[in-house]
Amino acid sequence: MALTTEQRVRRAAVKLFAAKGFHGTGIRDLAQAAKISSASLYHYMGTKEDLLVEIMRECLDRLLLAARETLADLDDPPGRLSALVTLHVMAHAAQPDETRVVDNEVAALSRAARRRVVGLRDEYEAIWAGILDEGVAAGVFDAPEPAVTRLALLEMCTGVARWYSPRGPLPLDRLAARYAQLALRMLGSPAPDGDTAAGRAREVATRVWRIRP
Amino acid sequence: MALTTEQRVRRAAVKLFAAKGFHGTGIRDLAQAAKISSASLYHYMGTKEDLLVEIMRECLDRLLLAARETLADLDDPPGRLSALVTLHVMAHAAQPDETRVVDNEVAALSRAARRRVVGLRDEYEAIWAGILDEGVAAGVFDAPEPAVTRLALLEMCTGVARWYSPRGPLPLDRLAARYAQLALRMLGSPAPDGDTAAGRAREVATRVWRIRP
Amino acid sequence: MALTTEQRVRRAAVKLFAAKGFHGTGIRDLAQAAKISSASLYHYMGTKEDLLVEIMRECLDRLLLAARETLADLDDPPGRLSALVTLHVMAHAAQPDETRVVDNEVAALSRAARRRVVGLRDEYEAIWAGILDEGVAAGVFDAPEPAVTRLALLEMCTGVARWYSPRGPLPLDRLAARYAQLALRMLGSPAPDGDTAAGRAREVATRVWRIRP
Amino acid sequence: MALTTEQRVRRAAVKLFAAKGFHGTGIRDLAQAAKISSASLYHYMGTKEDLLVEIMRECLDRLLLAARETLADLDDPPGRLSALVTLHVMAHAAQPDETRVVDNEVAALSRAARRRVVGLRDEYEAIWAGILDEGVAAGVFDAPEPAVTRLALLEMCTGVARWYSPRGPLPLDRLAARYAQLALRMLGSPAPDGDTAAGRAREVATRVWRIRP
DNA sequence: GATGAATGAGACTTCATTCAT
DNA sequence: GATGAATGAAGTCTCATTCAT
Repeated sequence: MALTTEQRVRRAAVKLFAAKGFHGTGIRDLAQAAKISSASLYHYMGTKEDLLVEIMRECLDRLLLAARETLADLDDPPGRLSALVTLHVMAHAAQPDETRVVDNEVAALSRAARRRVVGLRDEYEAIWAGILDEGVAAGVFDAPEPAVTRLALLEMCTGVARWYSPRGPLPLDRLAARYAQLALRMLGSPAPDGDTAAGRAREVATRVWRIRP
Repeated sequence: MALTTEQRVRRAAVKLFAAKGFHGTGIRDLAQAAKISSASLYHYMGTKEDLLVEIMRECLDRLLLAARETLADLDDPPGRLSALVTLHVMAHAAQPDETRVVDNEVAALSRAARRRVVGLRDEYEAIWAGILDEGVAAGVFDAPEPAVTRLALLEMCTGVARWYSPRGPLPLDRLAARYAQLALRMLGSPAPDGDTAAGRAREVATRVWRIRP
Repeated sequence: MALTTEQRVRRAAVKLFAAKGFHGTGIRDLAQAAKISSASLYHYMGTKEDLLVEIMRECLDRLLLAARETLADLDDPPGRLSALVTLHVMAHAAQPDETRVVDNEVAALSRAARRRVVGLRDEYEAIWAGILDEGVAAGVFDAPEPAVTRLALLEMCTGVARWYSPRGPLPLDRLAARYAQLALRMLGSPAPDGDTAAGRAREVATRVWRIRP
Repeated sequence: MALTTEQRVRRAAVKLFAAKGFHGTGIRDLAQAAKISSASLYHYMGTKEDLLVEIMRECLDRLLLAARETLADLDDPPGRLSALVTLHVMAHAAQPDETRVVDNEVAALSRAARRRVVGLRDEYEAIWAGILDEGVAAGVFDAPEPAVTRLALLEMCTGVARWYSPRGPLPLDRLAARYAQLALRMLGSPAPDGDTAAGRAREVATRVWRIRP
């Protein structure tokens, strides 16, 4: 099915912002990639910054909702962590452009927009912090410096968006599983019995980001 | 001692490129930060891109040299990995602006400059790959997908530049030690006996990046 | 009828390039003369150099075509020379700005553009050389050094663009006739019987450069 | 013998102004060609325009003086014309850069400087006009439109500076003789008996412009 | 005598955006 | 819904020139 002009604009923006940065992407680049004139762009967006904000918000919103849904019924910290890592990795591998824009272009936002975006990001990171704290409190995670560990984990997982290619040899679910294993190892936690939690995360991710298996 | 104008220019560039990106930094911003007129900038640099390339090359050169010096006398893979992680983390925490520029602005380079910079980066990453391969071959590292593990490790360690602040609670050497521990855990490798290797790396890093203890 | 903006730009450029030289003409001068903003200029041209190239090419193209058309049915060297001089003089008097730009600003072109423009000019001069050679071979021209004579002739005729003013006392066709006479004298050739050949040239010139009689 | 710095500056200016035009030549180009720093240039000149004026004035002064000296003892119009053409051609072939600067860069002068330079040029052209008038009055020149003929002659002779190369096949004095012949033909005047007048001009030219025979 | 450092002004060009059609 | 035309502001970079050393 053919794409809406609006969708073409959005996708062009995501691709270009990811590849060349917000300031490195001109309105003319966007127009060319979306195959309309640069004046017509303004039927489908507000300012260039509005377009950026929109992209970031949608990306973070979806990630946040997916995380909450995934974790809703999970209780044990290792399982929750495994699920969150799985979800995060799949999200970043499935839409690397969107997530790189979110990660790299925050500085391009005006003060007001930045506040909102950073707020969403902080909400999401609080989930990670919560899981680590629970695990440490429960004695199942060994993390002398939980804040450091959290950041190390997040950077490791987020980094997937910087290198993952769907044309690589490793299927996405196996990649995610590998990352979950690495995460648990970092916390000195044995792998959970089954992969119920991770399985849950895979389901959600597959649906939310329309990953074809 | 007062700074040379050239040094002021360089530092302004590093700070601004890191904070607002290459394309987000104007020549006027640079001039203002270096406290000279924008015309005077051009006594101390070629083009804006030349300045960027210079920054990147020096940063990568130093890292590469430091890594080679550090690893020169080390043999066992766990020690080598511990040393490399220590060095990498200290370098990225000591000069987060420089390393973020290297990591984020490669896309802003022209084709020719990009080739050179990416060449240096690849050389450096080959050192990591070598160590992982040795460890796996020697049976001391458990890494089903060495390439994935390498990338996970690198992203985790490089990420330090994105959040580390010298005003944080954790001294730099302890931070590095924590990361070395995380790295070895990720590879299912017990911590090495003494910390000879890491100590070696700390020495080199302290000297190369003039870290005050 | 009112002029197109594009035409206004072109005419402003011709006038200014002729009067002040390519490098002596600023983009602001052009914009002011064309009565648009300097940013708007760039809807009607590529770079300033593109504009120059365009002017040169069109001028040379027209001259070349007109020369070929004029000479198509002429055989005897004196007649051919008379026609070519007539055409050349009328062209240079009718559009002195264009031709002065062609003559004076070749050095301002980049290498690639220069090659093309000089190619056209050489093609045109080859026509002159051919006529001289024919006349000498036929014994009707006395030109001990044909190359020198050709250059003397060309400079003499091209020079018209440097001083001719339509407000002068001599009608254009009489000026051209005078030049044809001078040219034939230089070659020791008696004036041709009628002025069929020159008449032919006058027709073509009048049409091509829209000269009002 | 080595050149004075001042001479190097002057020659660099002449060469560059001729090749790239006054506005196309930067102060840095001049400095580089003269092998000094651009700041040092200002020990040897006033402004860039002063340098241009100096070059033009000296060139025109010398030409004017040489013409007056040459014509001092000559009486018959054909001889005078032959001498003047010879002188003019030799001057333009001997120092093509200087004369091209005089011819092409008048528009680059400020109003005051332009007045002076054009004054000199007019003085010189008046000499040509005088000779033509005398010849026509004496019935030895056939020039229905003396003004047109004068301009045609001048453009033809001046044009030498635009193409002459000392590496060409024709010795300078033979070139000049050829031009004198062309000029007289244009005026319907038979070649003068001996070449006394032209010989006189050759002497003067050889001395004034230091032409090696 | 020579120059590195410095700069205000201005070079050409592109920017994001608006608006009449 | 679409766009050619238009522009003020800003982009990077070079200009001719001065001056302290």
